[in-house]
Amino acid sequence: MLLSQTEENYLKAIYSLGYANSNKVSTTLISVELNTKASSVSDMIKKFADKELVHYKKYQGVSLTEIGRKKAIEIIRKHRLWEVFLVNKLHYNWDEVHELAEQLEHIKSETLIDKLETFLDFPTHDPHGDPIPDRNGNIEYHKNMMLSSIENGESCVVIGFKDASDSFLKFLDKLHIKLGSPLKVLSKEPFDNSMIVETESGSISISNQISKNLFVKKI
Amino acid sequence: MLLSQTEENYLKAIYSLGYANSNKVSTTLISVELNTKASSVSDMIKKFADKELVHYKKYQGVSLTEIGRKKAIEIIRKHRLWEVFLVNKLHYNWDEVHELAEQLEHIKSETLIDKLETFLDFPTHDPHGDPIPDRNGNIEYHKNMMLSSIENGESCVVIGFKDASDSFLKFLDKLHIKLGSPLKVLSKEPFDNSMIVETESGSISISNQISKNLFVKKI
DNA sequence: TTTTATATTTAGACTTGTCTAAATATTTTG
DNA sequence: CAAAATATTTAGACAAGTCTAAATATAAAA
Ligand SMILES: [Mn+2]
Ligand SMILES: [Mn+2]
Ligand SMILES: [Mn+2]
Ligand SMILES: [Mn+2]
Repeated sequence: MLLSQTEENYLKAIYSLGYANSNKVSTTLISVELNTKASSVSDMIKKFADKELVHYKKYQGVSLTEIGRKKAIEIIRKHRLWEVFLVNKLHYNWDEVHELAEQLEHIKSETLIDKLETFLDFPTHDPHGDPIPDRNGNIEYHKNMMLSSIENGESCVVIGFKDASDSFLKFLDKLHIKLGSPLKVLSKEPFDNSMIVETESGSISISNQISKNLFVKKI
Repeated sequence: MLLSQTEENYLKAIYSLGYANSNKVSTTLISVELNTKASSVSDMIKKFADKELVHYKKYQGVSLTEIGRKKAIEIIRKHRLWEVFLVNKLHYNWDEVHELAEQLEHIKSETLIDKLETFLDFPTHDPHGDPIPDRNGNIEYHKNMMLSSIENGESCVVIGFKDASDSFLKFLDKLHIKLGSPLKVLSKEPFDNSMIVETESGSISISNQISKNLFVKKI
């Protein structure tokens, strides 16, 4: 089934909102996410129900069907691989690529994104630390979330290290950060993407280089 | 002025049709090129006249204004650079990239295409031998046309070599091809993009590798 | 449990781009 | 040149996606 760009954006919104809100998503929430009106969302949802992309009972919100979820993940896969391309190959800064990826994610092709993935050498995460779904739609959930993608005020616990080099781990040692360490993001600095983090042994500044390499789980 | 994908496709069609037909393009010609109806073209042309993208007098056909021409060349630049990317970096075959480039040429960004051009190391021609306009909209016309882009039955004369290596020129020597040699394309083989070419000293088969490196001028 | 506030859906209208059918202009031909 | 053929434009309709305003359902408050 071939979807329009608009439809793809709706699907993606329902997916990511549902992800944070245990699946059931309200009309208003979607309309806020997509900068549109609730009435427009209502119309689109009816179309989606007909196409069996969502489960929908009037006034009860929507959730994606398996088909809808698959499609949403495909778009997210494209979005994130394009972001890697823009940062790693074209040398964009990580904070400049999102809007461009919003366009590129809608390019239709059976082969393009897999070739791009090969060209990029099968990255596992995008420049913001978010996991890239594989070609079968498998995506690692919270497990592989990066500290860099944690929002202001949110708490998490360290569950792994992406860069497992000696020097990196030694450095973490100095900061008293190890597997199981609870962290709370107190602020984020847009200029260099560093963050102030509260640890068990006090508040410290953490560079983006570090936060991109720390697997965490929200708590 | 921000143009829709549809508008960009119309502009590109008017540009390339006008190029072959000394600028004045008819409604019907455009409708054939874009697989649409003459009435739809009429509607769009009126919009273009309002936006000062075309010169238009009812029933007299259209030609691009300087603004329209600039915009058309921008899109062609994007199309051809994306084609180079797809072939050189993602290893698509040169005959697989056109439809994808038709999508990618519409990605909107102030910076993307220049960064892509740098990444590709400033290619001068796309995989089909067509010249790539520079960032200022300058495009080398017939002058830098490649033998590979000459159509069946057309005649041309050699005006330069892209790959000026010794071995390449020695090889051309053997074929009795040199600056000023007249050539006529007798047939093209889709399988390996080779062509049969009539030279002053007989008909020979020329590989795509060769034809992509011969600058020619139509006669 | 009523009443009130909020959320959601429906109705009707608008825009972009398309189409068919009809009207009008241009070109070709006798 | 006048008639016929062809090309172009206009008129009116339709689909996708959006909006405002009104109707209806759900949730919150009294
Ligand atoms: Mn993004
Ligand atoms: Mn991202
Ligand atoms: Mn092309
Ligand atoms: Mn090309």
